[in-house]
Amino acid sequence: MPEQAVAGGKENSVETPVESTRERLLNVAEQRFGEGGYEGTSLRAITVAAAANIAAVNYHFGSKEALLRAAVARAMGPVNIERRRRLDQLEAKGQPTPEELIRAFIEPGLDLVLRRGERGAVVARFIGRIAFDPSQRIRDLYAAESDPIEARYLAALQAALPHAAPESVAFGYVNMLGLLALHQSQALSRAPGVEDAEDPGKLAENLIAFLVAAFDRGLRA
Amino acid sequence: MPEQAVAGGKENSVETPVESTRERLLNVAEQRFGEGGYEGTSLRAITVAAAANIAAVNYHFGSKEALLRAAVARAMGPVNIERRRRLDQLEAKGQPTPEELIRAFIEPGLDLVLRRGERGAVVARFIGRIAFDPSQRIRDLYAAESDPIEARYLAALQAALPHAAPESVAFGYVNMLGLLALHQSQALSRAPGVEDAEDPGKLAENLIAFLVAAFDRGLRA
DNA sequence: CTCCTGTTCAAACGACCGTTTGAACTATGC
DNA sequence: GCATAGTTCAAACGGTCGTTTGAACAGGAG
Repeated sequence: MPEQAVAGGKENSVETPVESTRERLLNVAEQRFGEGGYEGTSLRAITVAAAANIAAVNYHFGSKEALLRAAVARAMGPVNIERRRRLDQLEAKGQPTPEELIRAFIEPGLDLVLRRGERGAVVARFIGRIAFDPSQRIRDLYAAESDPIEARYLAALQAALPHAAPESVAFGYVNMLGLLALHQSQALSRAPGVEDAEDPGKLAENLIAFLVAAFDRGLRA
Repeated sequence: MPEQAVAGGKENSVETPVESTRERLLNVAEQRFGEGGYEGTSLRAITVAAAANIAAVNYHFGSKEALLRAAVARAMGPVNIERRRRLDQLEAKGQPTPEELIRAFIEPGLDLVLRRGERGAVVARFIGRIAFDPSQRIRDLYAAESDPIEARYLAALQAALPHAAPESVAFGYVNMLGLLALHQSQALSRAPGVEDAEDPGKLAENLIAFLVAAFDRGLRA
């Protein structure tokens, strides 16, 4: 039973990088799960689009759910690292402001993932979709990949907002998680009279300003 | 081909109201679709729980999607009516404030539906879940049942916030729609250190205060 | 060359999906 | 009584689901 396929073998050369079957499956899974959700996407649809055999999923990952877990882990890895780095950096130089914390949380979710071409939008939609999937099981699966660092942000926000009750800060915090996921999944993009997706940077600024105002003045004492 | 079953026959008497097959199907569909989403819920699971035959779905509604549409229409009907009534009332007595508009929109979504016992929570979760279902098709189906009145609220908010750019108000507006749906679906309820569902009235007040602050000071000029 | 490990493949597994069928049942009107 | 329209039922339809199987293929090591 091979645990890992060709680990650090040949790095993508200058030539067109030949993706492994495993990588192609992860890429297509990201795209399809992000479009149709977990239940609404079949393994056959994924393997056909990835030019792979059905059995390849169970060979490389073990099951449909394990494929999803691997895709979530790959997508969230860089985001978690960046969030941790920025939080460490903020806390190293004293008490961060709410805006600094909100920015350090939102930007890795929108920038890292919405920037850099078409691929980033696919990853963002995938993450946003899975984070609030209808199935409790899938939501738990996602939470397991992002909870640790997120809990640190909640604590930091509570410390930065001493005038607000901790449970009120927690209320604002889950609102932030939800709004970020909805914007990542682009579920709010094609609403009446809105063109957010124009510039991910502008979207991030709008969302941050929206949240900062709500945190600063919209929470119970 | 009967278009409608026993229309205005015998209203629920004082005795235990005997629900028709059609009503039982709608009730169970509300519950199950709200728990597992549209794709994640089978007609067989619904009909078994409703003590009905599989064929009853196609007899009474025509298809799985038509069952969903009927359930959405039944659930959103009173909410839409109440929202329209309150908006009419506000506009009749002059220019409403942003808070009045937000309250008139949020409260029918949380109160009408989260109040009155266990049943209300089921309806709320159903609506919140379907409104942001992974499938575009399902989201469109929902939008068709609630768009008309919602569009009026957007226009009223833009008029009430003349200092903010119309597209910024629209941005805040979709954020309001998203946050309301997430709280309705209770997807934000079991987060770290939060116990919102304690009192739906308090949840409504918290959410309204959060949104009012964001609308008043978190939008671009 | 032979072995061996990793990978891909066509084909099939049983289970479940939404939908349809046609007969059986119910209750009212004549 | 009989006819009729509305409703329920068991059973089956073809199709798709996630998963499994066992053989075939690749290529480096001995």
